[in-house]
Amino acid sequence: MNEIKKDNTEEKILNAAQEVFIQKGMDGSRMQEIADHAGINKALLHYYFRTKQKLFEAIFKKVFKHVFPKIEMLILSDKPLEEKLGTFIEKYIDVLIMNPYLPTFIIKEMHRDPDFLSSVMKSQGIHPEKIINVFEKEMEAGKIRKMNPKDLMINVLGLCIFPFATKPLMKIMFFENDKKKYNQFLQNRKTTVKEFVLNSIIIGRK
Amino acid sequence: MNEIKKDNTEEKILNAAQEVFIQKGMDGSRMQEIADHAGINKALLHYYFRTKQKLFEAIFKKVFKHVFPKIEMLILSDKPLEEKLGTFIEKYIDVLIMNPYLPTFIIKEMHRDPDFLSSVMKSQGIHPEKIINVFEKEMEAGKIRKMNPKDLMINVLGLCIFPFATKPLMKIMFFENDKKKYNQFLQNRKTTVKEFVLNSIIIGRK
DNA sequence: CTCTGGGTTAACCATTCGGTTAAACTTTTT
DNA sequence: AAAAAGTTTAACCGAATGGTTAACCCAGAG
Repeated sequence: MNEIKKDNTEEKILNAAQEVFIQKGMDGSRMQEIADHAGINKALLHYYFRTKQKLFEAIFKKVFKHVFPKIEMLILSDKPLEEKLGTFIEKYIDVLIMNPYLPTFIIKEMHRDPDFLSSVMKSQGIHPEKIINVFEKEMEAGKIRKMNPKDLMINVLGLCIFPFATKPLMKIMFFENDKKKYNQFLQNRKTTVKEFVLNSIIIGRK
Repeated sequence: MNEIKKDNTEEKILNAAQEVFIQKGMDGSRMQEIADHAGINKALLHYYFRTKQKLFEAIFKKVFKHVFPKIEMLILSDKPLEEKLGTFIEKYIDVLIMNPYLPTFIIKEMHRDPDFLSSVMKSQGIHPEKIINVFEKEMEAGKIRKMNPKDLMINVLGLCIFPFATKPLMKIMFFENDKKKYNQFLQNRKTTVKEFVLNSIIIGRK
C-alpha cells in the first residue's frame, strides 16, 4: 500500500507541477496553485520536494529530455542522409505537436538560469559533435552543399521549433486566430520543412 | 525646467523598466528593482505609471515595434526578390544583434497574455498579406519554387530569430560557452541564412 | 514674499508567498 | 496491541511585494 500511495501522490505532484510550471514558468507559478492542481495540501508539496526550486529542477530535468530526443541513433544510422534528415524532422515535429508548450518553457527558463541549464546538459550527455561529423562527411563526399554544419543543425532545429515558440503570434498573424488552421499548418510543416531544408542542401535536387 | 525634469525622469524610468523587464520578464521583475535602476524612489514609479501592469504595457508596446521593423518598404520595393530578401535578412539580424534579448522577451510575454499581444498587434497595423502577395507573384512568375508563402515567411523569421531566442543553449552546445565565438557566429549568420534561404527557393541556383 | 502645485520621498499597509510546525491520521513493524 | 515510521493537514510565520499616504521640497505666479 505504502508504495502505491506514495507513487500516486508523488506522481500527482509531478504532473500538476509540470502543467503549471510549463504554462506559467518558475516565476509565474505558485506553490498553492500546484497543490490545488494536484488536489493536495501545500505542506505536502514541501514534504515531498522541500523547496520550490527543487521541485522546479525535477520538472525541468524531466521535461528537458523531451526536447533532445534520442535522435542520435537516427542520424547515426546508415541510411542516406536525405532519409535520415527527413525522418528526424517528421518525428521531431510530432514530438512538438504532442508537447507544444515545451519550447517556450525551455526558452524562458534557460535565460533565467543558464548555469542550471549548463549542469542539466552535462548530466544528460548531449553530443552534437557526432551529428556534426556526419554532416561534415556528407559535405566532403559532395553529397550536400558545403556549409558550417553547426548552421545546418541550428537551421533544422529552428525551423522545427520556431512556430511552436511563437504560437500566439503565428495564430494571430497568419491564421486569424483559428486553432484548426494553425494545427493543420503544423501538420503540414512536417512536409514543408523537409522540402525546404533538402532543397537548400541537396546538390542538384529537382 | 519642469519640462526637462519631467522628461528626464520619465525617460529614466522607461529605460530602467525596459532593461529590467526585458531581462527578467513581467513576473520576474520587481518594482523596487526598477526604481533602484532608475535611481529614484519606488513611489515615484507609481506616480508616473500607476501600476506595474501599466508600466509593463508601455514597455511592451515600445519594444514590440523593434521586432517588426519597417520591413514592408523593403519587401515592397521594386528590386529583385533575391536582393530584397537578402537585405531584409541582413538588416533584421543586425537589429537582433543590437537587441539580443528582444526575441526571448516577446516570446515569454506573448504566452503570458495573448490577448494583450493581440491588441498591440491590431494597434500597430501589421499586414503580412502584402508580403505574402509579393511571394505569391514571384512563384506564379516562376522565379521561386512554389510553396506556401506563409511557410516561407515563417522560415525566414525563424532562421533569423531562433539563435537569439536560444542563446544560452547555443552557446553551451556549439561554442563552448565562448561569447566571442558565438558573436562571430551571429555575424556570419547574415550570410549563411541568406545562402540557406536562397538556395532553397531560387530555382536553378548555382 | 508667499502661495500654489507638480515632483519626490520615507514610512506605512495589506496581501501574497514560500516555507515551517505541531498535531492528527495511517500504515508498518515488533 | 503498542510503538515506530511515514503521510497529510490546519494553522501559522516572516519576508517580500505592489501599492498608498502624508508630508516635504522647490520652481514659478501673483
